[in-house]
Amino acid sequence: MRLSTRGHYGLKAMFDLALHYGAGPVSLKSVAERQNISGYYLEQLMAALRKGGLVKSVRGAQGGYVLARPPDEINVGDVIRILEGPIAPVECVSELKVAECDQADRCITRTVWEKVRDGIARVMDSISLADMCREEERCRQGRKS
Amino acid sequence: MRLSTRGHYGLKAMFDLALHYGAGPVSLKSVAERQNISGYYLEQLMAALRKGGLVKSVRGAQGGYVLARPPDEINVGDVIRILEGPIAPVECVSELKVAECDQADRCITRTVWEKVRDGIARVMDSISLADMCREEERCRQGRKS
DNA sequence: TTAAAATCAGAGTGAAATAGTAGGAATTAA
DNA sequence: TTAATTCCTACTATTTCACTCTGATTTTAA
Repeated sequence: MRLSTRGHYGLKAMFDLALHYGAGPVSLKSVAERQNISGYYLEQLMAALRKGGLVKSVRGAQGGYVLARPPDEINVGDVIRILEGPIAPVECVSELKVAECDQADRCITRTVWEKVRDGIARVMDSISLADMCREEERCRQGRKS
Repeated sequence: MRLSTRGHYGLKAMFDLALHYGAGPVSLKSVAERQNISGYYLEQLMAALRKGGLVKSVRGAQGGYVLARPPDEINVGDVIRILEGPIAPVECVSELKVAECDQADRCITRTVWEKVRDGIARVMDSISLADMCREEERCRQGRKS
């Protein structure tokens, strides 16, 4: 029941972009350094996020990446679905394709996984990058006082 | 965000044992055939479930496995934790060990994964094998009428 | 007593996924 | 023109996954 590093690193990177939202493009290199991720690897993740429409890129010197939409219009579920694929604890209850099932578990264990899937989706879809930024701010305040 | 076949097959097997609860030991071979799982592979899963205290084994001819507790005292979370380990979308929020985190995501992405973890656990811990048996019965009724 | 039916234990294996690493082309600001 | 940057594609070492197999032990039943 683990996310791969794609989702893990990808959300860190998107959160980093959200913290810099409105201040121009952020270079991949700086994100990688702040978040302690391999730059080469992060390139692949950013390519996926760009193709998925969550970030826009600015090429050339002083270029970088910016969120394609404001932070309150991007939630964790969006990021995870692009980097890890549809949410599905087991293949036969994937959010996308309705896969075939052999008769025995058509009814029962399948409904369990559907509930797990929906539980995961509900949490992920209820947290936006803006929520995360607000929480960061709250934490920063806490440390300061 | 996938379960491995250990959890997938393991729950099927436990559900099978629950359906036969009270009727003596059920052989691994018969479970494997009904649930369409490799017998060799299922042996490993049953060994883990036995060591985890969820099933008891009866050796020798006419032997097999029985649930160690009634179906309403075993829930999906129990099965999954034994076969897949502690619930943890990322390592640093495992239900067991409190792992170290580098400073950057100490506060924020970490809390996201904690919420996801708790969402998964809440669903899994709220469904017992007895619930599944009741649902099976309901389905069977539906098909009959 | 013996044969068959089971669990128990542990080792081996091929394929796939994971987590990077790398090189070079294209683009753009200064 | 040069340096900074994204873009694209291929490569690779390691680990995990999903079995597969062999043989030992235990127990029932004929």
